[in-house]
This record gives sequence, structure tokens and C-alpha cells, in this order.
Amino acid sequence: MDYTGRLNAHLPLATRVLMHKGDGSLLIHSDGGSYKPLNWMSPPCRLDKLQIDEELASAGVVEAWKVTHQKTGDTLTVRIHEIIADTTHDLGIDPGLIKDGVEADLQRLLAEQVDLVSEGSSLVRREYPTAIGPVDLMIRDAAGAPIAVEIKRRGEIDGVEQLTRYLDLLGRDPLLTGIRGVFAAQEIKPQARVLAEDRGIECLVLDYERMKGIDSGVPTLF
Amino acid sequence: MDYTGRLNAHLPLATRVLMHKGDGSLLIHSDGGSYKPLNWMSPPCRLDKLQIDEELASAGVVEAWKVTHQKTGDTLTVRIHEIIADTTHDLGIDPGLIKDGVEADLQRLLAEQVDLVSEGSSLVRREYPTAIGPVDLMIRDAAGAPIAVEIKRRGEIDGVEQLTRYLDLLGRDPLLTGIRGVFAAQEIKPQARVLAEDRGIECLVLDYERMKGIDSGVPTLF
DNA sequence: TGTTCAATGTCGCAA
DNA sequence: TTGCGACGTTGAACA
Repeated sequence: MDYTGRLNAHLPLATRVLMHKGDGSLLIHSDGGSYKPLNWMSPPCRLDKLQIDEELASAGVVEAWKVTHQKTGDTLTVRIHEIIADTTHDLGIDPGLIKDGVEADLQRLLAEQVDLVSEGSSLVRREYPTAIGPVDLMIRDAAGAPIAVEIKRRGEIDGVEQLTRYLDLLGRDPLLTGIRGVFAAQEIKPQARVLAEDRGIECLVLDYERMKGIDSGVPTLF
Repeated sequence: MDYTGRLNAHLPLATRVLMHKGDGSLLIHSDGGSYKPLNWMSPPCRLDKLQIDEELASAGVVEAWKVTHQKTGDTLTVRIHEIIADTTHDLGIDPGLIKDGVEADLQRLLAEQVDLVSEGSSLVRREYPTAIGPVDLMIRDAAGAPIAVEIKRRGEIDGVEQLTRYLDLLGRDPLLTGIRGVFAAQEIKPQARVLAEDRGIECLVLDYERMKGIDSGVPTLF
């Protein structure tokens, strides 16, 4: 196999699994690694079967494909030397995956339970806009002082960096002078905690299951 | 299918492709999307076939699997109602993918064309070492003033942060006082540009094809 | 359609 | 093992 596009890549001859999906995309999997194929072509793309000329045939190629991406023009060229098994089936349209417990769920719950951030505080708004992107939650504590909250599923250093940038910027706003930061996550890595506290940012560990328990009553999906 | 781990996820009954790899991992693909499966379990993990009790059988389940991650304990439960096709083959060990990247190219090209950064400047060195990692390019402009260049294929906020850290550190070196920063990329995101300019870092958009055109002619890998 | 951000990210390298 | 950055990231939400 040979790929030309954002980079060039070559895959030597070996036994592999090719999955050609209904949308035209092609995946080339080995027997290890994670879910990521060794190589692939994403939709929208087109698969053309090439003619096997004498040169290819004498090299032992029984089938040759050229998969072209419709927009970028990236190409994947596949030369098949032996077909061990070949199965085709129409899967139809998939009903899709239902998820529960991602960052959006955390944000929604914490917006309803801002007392967890600071007793007696109230929500200003979710996705409070700034020039460098929205802050997850903007709230005001019982005394009316502003607090910017950054929410992550897993709290790592880059999340602290992100919140620091917001605080730097927001702190220049006369209406938000003295703004504090709270870094909230289901799990906070030690390094992230150290960095946050060094910058005067409070860390808050969230218990998703418990928060869901005192949810205002939006039913779970399944 | 049901997944429990970092989050909970459920996949309704439908026709799908299950790929069970030699390392024990399992992928569940639909007929669309990109290379990412609807759901999966990464290695190291173990697949156990569950006994089909009366309840499962009466629900139409012919086979049930429980895939457990060895370290995290995440589980994937699969209930199979019909097997349309089933193929097994040992692929052996894969020779692996050979890549030839673009970002390294960009750095090499810009090192040869530092005039693009500042007219009349000259290269000090590539991968200029600092305590927190190497700066992509260190150059001196026509007047001899130092410039640190960070190169990315796509310029985003992280890259600006990285360059900022370098500049903070390098600026303490008496030989490099007054050092300037240049953020160079094929494409610079608006937010990254705002942040860079706010910090006095100049942005430079690189035309890879054009730069390759005036390349000195080092051949590619294959 | 383009931009931005999360992700069960995954992957690879180096300390 | 852990941290850190890149990825042909992919995917989803929103302007």
C-alpha cells in the first residue's frame, strides 16, 4: 500500500484486513494496535479498481485499487497479492451511539449546582465569551465577586493553562477585577493541582454520579 | 452493546462488523463514519464468552461477550442476535508503516530560507537547546538581534504557549536580551494569532509548496 | 460551510 | 511508568 496526501506512507506486503465501508472509505488493519488502522482513506472518497497490467501481474498482484479523496485529492494505492477471504454485506443505517458522562454533562450539572463551587453563589452564564474562547462557567459568589470555572473530565496541566489565560484576560475587565479561578474535574492530576495552586487557582473534584443523583430531574437516556 | 468505563455508552441492536484482533482487542464498526469504530476495547484486554441463559435466549441472543480491560477494568458487553458471516485468520506480525512527514520538511526548508523570517537574517542553528526543550530555529536578523522561531504545520494556541515559554527562558540569557519570537506555520488559527500578537510575537504564514519549489534539492525518502 | 473544542482520543518519544 | 506533544487526528456543536 502507498499513501500520498498530508504525508507519504508506505506499507510493505503482509497479510491484513481491508474493510471497505458503505460510504466508500477504506481501512487497512493489522492484527494489533488499537482501533486506529495502519492506514485508511476517509469519506468522501472513491475506490477505483485498476487494470492489472503485465508488470503488476508478474509481480504477483491479483487486484489493484486506487482510493481517491474527493476533496483533498489524497490517494491510497493498494496492491493485493492474495485474497484469503472476502465477505460483503449491507449494514444499513446505524442508529448510533448513546453516551453519558462527557464534559457537556458535567458542565450542565455544575451549572445547576454552583453551590459546589462556592456556597451561596449564582450562575452568570455558561460558555461566557472572551476573545480567546468561552469560559465554561462564570459565576458570582455570595458577596458578588466573580469566579471563572474551567471544567474538565480529567484535569491536566493544559486545562490549568487554559484557565490561566482566561483569568489574565478577564482580569483586565474593570467589571471583573479580582476575578478568581476554579478548576473543576472528575479527576485532577497531581501536577495539574500543583500548578493550579501555585497560581492561586482553587481545585474542585467533582463526583459525577452524586451530581447526577441530585440532578433537577432531566431523565437519563438509558 | 454496553460500555462502562470512563463514561457509559450504549449501542442499540443493529447489523454491524465486529473485528476481534489477535491481541484481544475488539472493534465494533458501522457502515459509515471514519476509521473510528462506534465502540471498541483497547488492548490489553480479555474476551470472555458468557453463558446464554434462558432470559438472554428468549430475547433472541445467540452469543454474549464480555470484554474486560486488564488495567482499568473498563468493560464492553456485547449481545449478538445473529451471525451473518464469521471469518478467522492469523495475520502474523506486521512489518509496520513507513512515514515521511511534512513538519520536519518545513523546518528544514525554513532553515534554508530564513530570509522569509527577516530579510538579511542568518541561521544560528536548528533545534537550539533550552532547559525546557529545543527551539525549532534560532536566527539573528540583519542587525544581529536574536529571533526564536517556532514552526508548526498548523499554528494553534498550544504552539504560542510553547514559544512564550521559550522566550521567557531565553530572555534571561544576557547574550539573548531583547530576543523576539516568530510563530511560523502553514496555517495560523485566528485565536492563536490574537494570543501571539497580544504577546508581541510575530506571525508568519508559510507556503509549503512555494518553499519546496525553491528547495536546494535534498531527495525524499522513497 | 468553517471554526473551535472535547475525546473512552491514540501514538510515539524521552526523561 | 509518566509526561508531553503531534496526529493524514475524528467528531460534535455552533456561528
